[in-house]
Amino acid sequence: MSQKVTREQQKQQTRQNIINAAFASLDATKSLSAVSLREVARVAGIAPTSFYRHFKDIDELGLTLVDEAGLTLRQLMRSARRRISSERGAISISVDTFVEFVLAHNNVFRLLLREHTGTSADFRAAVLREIQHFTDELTDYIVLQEKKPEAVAQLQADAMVKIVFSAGGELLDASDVQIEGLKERTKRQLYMVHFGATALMSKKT
Amino acid sequence: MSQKVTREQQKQQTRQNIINAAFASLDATKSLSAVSLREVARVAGIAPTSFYRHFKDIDELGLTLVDEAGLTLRQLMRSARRRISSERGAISISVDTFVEFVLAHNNVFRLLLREHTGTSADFRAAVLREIQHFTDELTDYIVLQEKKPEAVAQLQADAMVKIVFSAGGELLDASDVQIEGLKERTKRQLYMVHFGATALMSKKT
DNA sequence: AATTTCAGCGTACACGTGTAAGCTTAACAT
DNA sequence: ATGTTAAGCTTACACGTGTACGCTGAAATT
Repeated sequence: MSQKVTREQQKQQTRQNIINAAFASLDATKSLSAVSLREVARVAGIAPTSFYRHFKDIDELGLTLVDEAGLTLRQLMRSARRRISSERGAISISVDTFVEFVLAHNNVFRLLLREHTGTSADFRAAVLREIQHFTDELTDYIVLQEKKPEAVAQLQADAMVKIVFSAGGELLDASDVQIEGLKERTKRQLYMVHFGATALMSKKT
Repeated sequence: MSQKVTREQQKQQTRQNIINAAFASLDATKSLSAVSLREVARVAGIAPTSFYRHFKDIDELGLTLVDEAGLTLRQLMRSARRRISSERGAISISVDTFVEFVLAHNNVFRLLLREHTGTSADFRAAVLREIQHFTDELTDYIVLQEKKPEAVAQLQADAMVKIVFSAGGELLDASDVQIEGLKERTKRQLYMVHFGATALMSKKT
């Protein structure tokens, strides 16, 4: 029945267990820097000292988590773009998709949001990189779809991402009834930015 | 020469020492929840156990700090409004003033930014209240100066505050040369929101 | 002058932390 | 078959933490 388990497979398995344990420990009341090696080890089912067989630091684990979170974020982009083919407005669909994402992976998003303003410069830089990817992809989309010059598209994308991520933060503490209002509000604000960018473009060029 | 020092005065003095010590401990690498009672007491020059004569918790101290930070934030609003009487655009002046504020009181702003997405729901709520004050004042200003309906002004103000606070976060990690670019970028984004809100208004009503 | 109040102190405790040192044991290479 | 490698374990240590308890001494009250 059961396959023979190679040493390498086992190691990867344990490594994944550690990562999962870390994500599990990251609820609303715990930041990355507050997660202790011992707690992660406990949840992962290994001895505290065995942790070092997989990561040099708790910080190294942290960076790994941020990378994984960034991966999830890019999945969000892809799934939003896949849905956009329909007749509804791109903004409306994107916001809906984003909200679904935040609610579904709320501790992943919380991680990004927290460490974005967190205490570790390395983590801040790592999160910033992921957000930058996000912004860049949006910029490309705007250049292509709205035929705007790169410079304007960058400003617009950056503003939009800032608004959306801020709204995501509010989302994490919002009750069900507040969520709908927040979505509507965010959509209108994105429309504002969209209009404004268009206006700015025709004035400048 | 020296006045007689009443007990109450002495107590207030010590309380202020604690608060100052806490702010001093809050550099780039330390969040509110990471500040230990013992460390604060050490910096304030009192015994760890004496801390309890002034605050029930470390959390109570934290809320006090957020309140003080909010106070400083309101000073910012006032000084921006005072400067706006001149001929330059309100947006440009406001951004300049805000940047000066963040650079001058960088650990105060860091506190607000960090705890805005921090691990304590109480702190998050407290910061949100302060930001809401800020947004409300800006809303009033927009209603008065730009003759926009309350609903649109609210959306505009909220979007602007989100953009400005996000930019403030980037500012904390920015080098001197980056700061100028960041200011310019932020101003243009605020213009975008301004234009967009105006456009949205004439379409809807 | 006698009494009460209370800010601040020193001591003490249990607890969680990171991590060093060395052992066990099963997968691997030879 | 034999020797090597390395994931994981147990034990152990020093350190920082929050906070309970009781004392001191000076300011405040009577």
